[in-house]
Amino acid sequence: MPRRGCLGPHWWQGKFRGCGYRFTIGREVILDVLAKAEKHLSAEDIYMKVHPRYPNIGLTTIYRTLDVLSGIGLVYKFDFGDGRARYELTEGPRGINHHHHLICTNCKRVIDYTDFIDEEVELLQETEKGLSKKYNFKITNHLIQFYGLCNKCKGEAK
Amino acid sequence: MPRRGCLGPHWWQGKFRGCGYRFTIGREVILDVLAKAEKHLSAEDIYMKVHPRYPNIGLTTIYRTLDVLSGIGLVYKFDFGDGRARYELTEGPRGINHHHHLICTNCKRVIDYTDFIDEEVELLQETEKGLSKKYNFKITNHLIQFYGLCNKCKGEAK
DNA sequence: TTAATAATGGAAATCATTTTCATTAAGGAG
DNA sequence: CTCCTTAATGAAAATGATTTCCATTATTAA
Repeated sequence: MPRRGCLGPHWWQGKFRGCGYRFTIGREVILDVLAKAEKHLSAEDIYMKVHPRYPNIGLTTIYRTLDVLSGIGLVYKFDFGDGRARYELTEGPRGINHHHHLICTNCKRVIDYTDFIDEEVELLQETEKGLSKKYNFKITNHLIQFYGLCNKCKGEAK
Repeated sequence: MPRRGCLGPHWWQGKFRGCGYRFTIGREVILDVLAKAEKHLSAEDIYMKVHPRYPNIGLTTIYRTLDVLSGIGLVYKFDFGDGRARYELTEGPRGINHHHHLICTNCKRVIDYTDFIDEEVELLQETEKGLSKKYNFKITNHLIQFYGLCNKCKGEAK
């Protein structure tokens, strides 16, 4: 029996259930971990954080749940080029949490930024409108990432 | 002995050599395949196209060369979410060949587009300037991708 | 031509992610 | 509240793209 009272009925539960998925303890804990972290985590990062609270969980379930969550649109899946995917909630508990990433190609550090997001979103909406029409393509999402060298790596020879 | 006369001295040879890399036949053929294709290819796609012209080539060399090329900045490496990377020349023989991608999340089809690139680039330059200063980050590159459903997949129930 | 060493290729290793399959548990029906 | 259908789970095995190893070959500067 899910310990609903313990964590409280969460805002996402409706959406989750509404899509015909069962709401299991594992899924609840995974979502909670993602919400608390509010930063990109790998499947294994999530496993590590879920395990102490729900030791029976298997890594397989983490992957499967992340797949479901990203299918529903509750989670974004990112590739930062280091061979393992990262995941983050599309919305934080306090509302929309839209940001983009600066990725250091040397040390792989990732910086989240929210600056200029408004201008970017505005331009992207225009672009999406045009592209949707021209290519008869229903755009549901976009990705913007900047690559370069972080302050630490800028100095190095490389 | 590289058959320079056969394919002619290519525009990239200077840059390649200038970076301290040796110019081998394998690398020459890989570059030529990329230039002729002018679309994103996977490592194995490239292997298939190089092999008939240079049968001794190994897949390992393809990967290593692509790594070098993307380090030099002659090649972009993309992740379209299907588990294998795609590569394309940053510049075609006729000059700059900048475009972005529309990715169908259902059938994984990828559409290149060049529309709105100017506006995008303009905005991105502004953004880059601001981000560089604020985060003391040297931006060398960016990625924009749109996700959604292509005309064929839009109709399906899914 | 020669020497130093970067590049190569085949096989084996890695390692994130998926698949398989027998077991367990969610949630609607009664 | 209990039963039943079926989705969800976990452990282990499989997958598959990419890397690593290492002995051999080829490139380039002298």
